[in-house]
Parts: sequence; C-alpha cells; structure tokens
Amino acid sequence: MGSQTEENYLKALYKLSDEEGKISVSELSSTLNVSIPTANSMVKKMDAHGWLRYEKYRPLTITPKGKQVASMIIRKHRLTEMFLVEQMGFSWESVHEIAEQVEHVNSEAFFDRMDEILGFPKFDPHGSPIPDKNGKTEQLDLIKLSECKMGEIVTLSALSNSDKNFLEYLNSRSLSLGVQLKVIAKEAFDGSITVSYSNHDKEVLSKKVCDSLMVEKLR
Amino acid sequence: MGSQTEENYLKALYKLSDEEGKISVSELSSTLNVSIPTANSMVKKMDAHGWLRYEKYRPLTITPKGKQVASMIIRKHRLTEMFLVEQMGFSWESVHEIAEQVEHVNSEAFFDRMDEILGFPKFDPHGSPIPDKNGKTEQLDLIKLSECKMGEIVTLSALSNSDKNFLEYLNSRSLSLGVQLKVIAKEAFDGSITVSYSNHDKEVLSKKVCDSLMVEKLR
DNA sequence: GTTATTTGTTAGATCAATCTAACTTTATAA
DNA sequence: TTATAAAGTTAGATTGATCTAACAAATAAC
Ligand SMILES: [Mn+2]
Ligand SMILES: [Mn+2]
Ligand SMILES: [Mn+2]
Ligand SMILES: [Mn+2]
Repeated sequence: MGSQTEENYLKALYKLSDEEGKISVSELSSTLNVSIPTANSMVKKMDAHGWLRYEKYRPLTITPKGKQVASMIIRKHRLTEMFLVEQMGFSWESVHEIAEQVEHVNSEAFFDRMDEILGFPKFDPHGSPIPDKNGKTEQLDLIKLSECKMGEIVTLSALSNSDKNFLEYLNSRSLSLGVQLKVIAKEAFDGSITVSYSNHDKEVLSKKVCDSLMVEKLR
Repeated sequence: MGSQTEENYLKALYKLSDEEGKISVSELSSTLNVSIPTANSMVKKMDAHGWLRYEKYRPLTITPKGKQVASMIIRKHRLTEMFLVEQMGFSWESVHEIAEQVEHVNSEAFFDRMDEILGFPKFDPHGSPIPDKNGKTEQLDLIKLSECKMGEIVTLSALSNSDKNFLEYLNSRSLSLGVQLKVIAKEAFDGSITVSYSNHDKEVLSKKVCDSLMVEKLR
C-alpha cells in the first residue's frame, strides 16, 4: 500500500479518469486542494508505484494496477459508509467524512467483516457501486433524471454528487434512494423538471439537481 | 489534536507514567521502537503542546492536559476493541491491531455512537477500563492472581498484558474474563499456581502468567 | 572520588509532503 | 503565425518524523 496521502491521490485520479478519461495534473491538484507542483511531484511517485503512466507534458493515464488498487480503497470507503448507515444509524450526509478516514485502515478482516455483516451489499448509501474483493462492481443502467421525458416513471437509484448540502436538500424534500418519481412537467427554458412522488405531488427540481439524480427506468 | 505519531507517543507516555510514575526518554524510545534522539525531539514537541513537562536531563512528567488528551485516545482505542468484539464478532486477540489504527479517527460522533450501541461499557475486551467522555474510569479493586493464597476463589477480571501470544495461550486453556478460579495449590519454589475452573480441575499456571491475570476476590 | 557506563543532547542528513517563485512547454486567441 | 495565456516543470525552502555520529551529563562501579 501507499501512504494515506498517496491513497487519496489515487482515488482522485481514479474518479477523474472515470469521468474524463484523460487527467491533467492541474485537475488533480485542484481536486485535492494542493498546488500544481505538489501534485506534479506526487504524480511521479504514483508512476513509480505503477499506478499511472507519466510522461512530461502529457495527460496522465491510470494503469490497470492503479485501477485495481483504487477500487480496493473505494471498496473500503463505501463499505464503511454503508456500515455507518445500516449498522450504526448514521444519516447518509454524515458518513463521508468518517469514511474518508476509515478507508485507510489496513485490515482486510475489518472490511470483510463489515461486508459480511451487511450481507455483501452491491451499493453504498448514495447508490454508488461497492467493488467486491476482486474489484468488480455491478453496473446498473442509470440515466440522469434531467434526460427523462415527460410522463416517465423512474426509480431514484443513485446520486452523481454526494455533497452534504445536496444531501440535505434531498432530505428536505424527502427524496431518498428507491423513491419512484413521475415526471409531470419539463421546462424547456431552464431544464427544470416537476416530479411527483410519495406524498409530494408537485415538486420542482432544477436542472442542476436533476443532473445529479441517477434514475432507473421502470419496465 | 496532534498527528497520529504524536498521539501514539502520548499514549505510550501515559501508560508508562501510570506504571512507573517517572518516564525516561529511553523508555519512550524503546516502547515506540524509535531511536533515542527521535524520542528526544518528539518530547520537545509534546512539551510545546503542554502534554508533558520537559527539562534537560530530567525525567519526564505528564501534565493533567496530557492525561486528558491521552485518555480520550485510549477511550477511542478501547471502545473500538469492544465494538469489534461485541458487534463485529472479532476475537479478543485480533482487535488490538485494528484499534491501533481506528483510534486516530477524528470523529466524536463515531465513537460516541459505538459507546451508545455497546451500552456505555466500562471495560474493554481485556478488562481495561474505558474512559468516559470526561476521561473518568471505573476503578476495580484487582490483584494479581500471583498474589492470591491457597484456597481463595477469585474472578478473572482483567489482563495486565494483552499480547497476542498471551491471549492465544489463554484461549488454549479456555481462560476468559469472568471465569471463577480456585487456587488449589501454590508452589513456593517457582511461584506457579494450580487452579481449577469450569471443567478444568487442575491447570498449572506459571508465575509469569499469574502476574498478568488480574482477579477480583469474591466476598 | 575517579573512572566507566548508561542516558540524554546536539548536529547534520534523509525522506515525505507541502509551498512559492521562476522558467518552459503547450494551447489559445488575435 | 506570432503573441498571450494556461498548464506543467524545476529549483529551492519548510515542516514532520526519522536516522547515525559525536558529544555531554548523570549514574553506577570500583
Ligand atoms: Mn463517500
Ligand atoms: Mn481518505
Ligand atoms: Mn489494545
Ligand atoms: Mn495508534
């Protein structure tokens, strides 16, 4: 394993490469709130670990090994979040900070035991997939709520943003994973969508919100 | 808070001062497996934190503030051990290493929740007292089994040594906390004691073992 | 009460992780 | 296509945690 610092860099690298494919040093630096030279020097260490390929002035590419190591850290993070919510009664907006620390604990048994107690969950409290011991995840066929058409009925299955503020916003609207949403109006003007669900029959959600809500079409 | 490193130093300092009163730099260094100069320089930082009083060439003394901070780390360590055993099914010999890492997690809520789930336990799986949120611990009136007289009946209540090897030795003899022991013989020669308990009716325990078994006299 | 041993201190080096300042390369815009 | 801006690199400094080597003080042995 690397240090906690290196693990955090690798995780950021992994997420960026998942979203964007190619990663720049500056993206990494801003994600981690460090200076560009700091990220630059760390990138060289990660190259030495075989986690990414680094060539001067070229975009960074994560290696299969890097992906493997990253997925094990993400596994620990997401199992922790799930454990905190399911076994310890924490709310979904308060678990990330704790998991950010616990994910660095070096003990297979600890996380495997969490996994077992939780019944080998496939998704974390925010709907993100939990890699299994081999790094494999279950891929659902999700789309953004913002891409749904009027009249569609969908299940809220994951969030592509799990910021505390956003989670608290969702709480305030009683929006949680598993809720069935019906698109009852869509504003071409600003991309906002009006949905009905549970005992909310006319909730207007902004484009920004709808972009972060990942839903599954009912069939 | 200090760094993880500093926290580990403080814990060592606390334990040594509990056992010996005065602490030397070399004891600290050997406890932590670092060189004497390393411990020496760290001691100056701890002095700067107000955790101990340092004067050149004089023994170290922990301050009330140092004790307070130390007891909060020990609280986190012992709650974690208890949680691992009681809630996650770990055995008492496998929890220390994990707790050694988890104790550095910075989250009151995390440990308070453990505490609550466990029902505010007063002792950890090895019988060591768990400090409450104010650093207070319950003090039992324990003596070493090696100090018991023939014929006495006592309850095994704590261990003054929790090394893995020792715990595995105890497992092999079905010795666990709460077991009632009757001293049926005592060898003046080597200090070994023969005890009977549960369905063991003649178990010989060496002086070394008996020194690590803390028992409570029945009354 | 000297001498020898142990213990403690200082100095100086190294490595990880960080920064700022200066410079270079690549990308963008005029 | 050259000028400007953005991104990336290098150099050099800092801080925390560690080491070894050299020296000083305190303690123990004789
Ligand atoms: Mn998270
Ligand atoms: Mn982290
Ligand atoms: Mn322990
Ligand atoms: Mn520790």
